[in-house]
Amino acid sequence: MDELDSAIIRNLQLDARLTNRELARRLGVAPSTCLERVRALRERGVIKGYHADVDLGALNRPVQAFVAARLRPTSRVVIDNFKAAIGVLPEVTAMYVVTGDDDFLIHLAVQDLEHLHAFLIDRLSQRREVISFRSSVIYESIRNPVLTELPR
Amino acid sequence: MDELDSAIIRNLQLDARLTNRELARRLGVAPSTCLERVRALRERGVIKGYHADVDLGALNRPVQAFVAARLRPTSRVVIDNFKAAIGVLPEVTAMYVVTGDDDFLIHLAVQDLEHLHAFLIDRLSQRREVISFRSSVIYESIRNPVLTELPR
DNA sequence: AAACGTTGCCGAATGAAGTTCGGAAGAGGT
DNA sequence: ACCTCTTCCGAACTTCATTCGGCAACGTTT
Repeated sequence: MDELDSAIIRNLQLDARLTNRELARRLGVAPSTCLERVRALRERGVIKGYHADVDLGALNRPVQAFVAARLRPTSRVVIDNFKAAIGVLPEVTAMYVVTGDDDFLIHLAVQDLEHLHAFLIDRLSQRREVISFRSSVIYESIRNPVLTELPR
Repeated sequence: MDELDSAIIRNLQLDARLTNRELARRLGVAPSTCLERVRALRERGVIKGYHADVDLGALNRPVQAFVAARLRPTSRVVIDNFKAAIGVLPEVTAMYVVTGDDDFLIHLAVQDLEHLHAFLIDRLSQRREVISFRSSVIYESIRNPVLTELPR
């Protein structure tokens, strides 16, 4: 993980479809060198994959929300079952197991508020291990590229 | 937005570096057709970009957390200033303006718990508009590909 | 200090992929 | 039945990915 690797990651985070030649040109190295570096980053798992960023609004899913849920009991089997059951639902785009007041944070993308409500009462309330939940509709999302190295 | 477009999006969400030829082969269309479809999806903004998925642990940022913050007053200028100030910090990977008890949800990736604490007291507490915040360390993240069409 | 092995980088060659474009085929409208 | 607009295709052309042998720099050993 030297400066060259960091630069590769920075560039591919912003545009994963950069051609290897263009990437090499920007970094001032030969394409073959660049290719080898990228391959090594993938094999080491530093780069986990490449994903298209899709506009959820264009896919008729303009309403996004976070739902924080509390489970009881907080046992492994309950956590794993909940994870498996909720994680496969198409409305769910991401899940996080967290510390704090809540046990789960669920990111949703749905057609409208009605479908959000339906999800909450049909999918969450229905499960007996869910003892409470709070939902927050997302007004705006801001994503920040990871610059690899943190100062200090 | 027909079935072909949906299939393109599904595939590029899972692997944005699929070759156009391979993508065309999977969909059973000519490469030129596929290329035109992908270009149209980009121009229409359905595909917003392509991003490498980086392992934050490999970048020495193994600790992730969500921080929910409340601001006062909830005026446009306060919101915008906070957004601009916090959004540029390298620890921040994403921000969400939300409804509910909290006004902001901030996703962080830092070296360790000590740096998380430092961020909270140096960056958040310090700001007078932040009247309270709660932090949740992330144990596990699960991402779900967006399947485009929701049932029903 | 010299010899050795290791590692990373380069550049050329080959094969594969991206890209363009003219024409054909189908759908919808008149 | 004709026209038009759109979509798709396949061939030609350009650009790119990928491999591989060699070279240079570095660290290690003797």
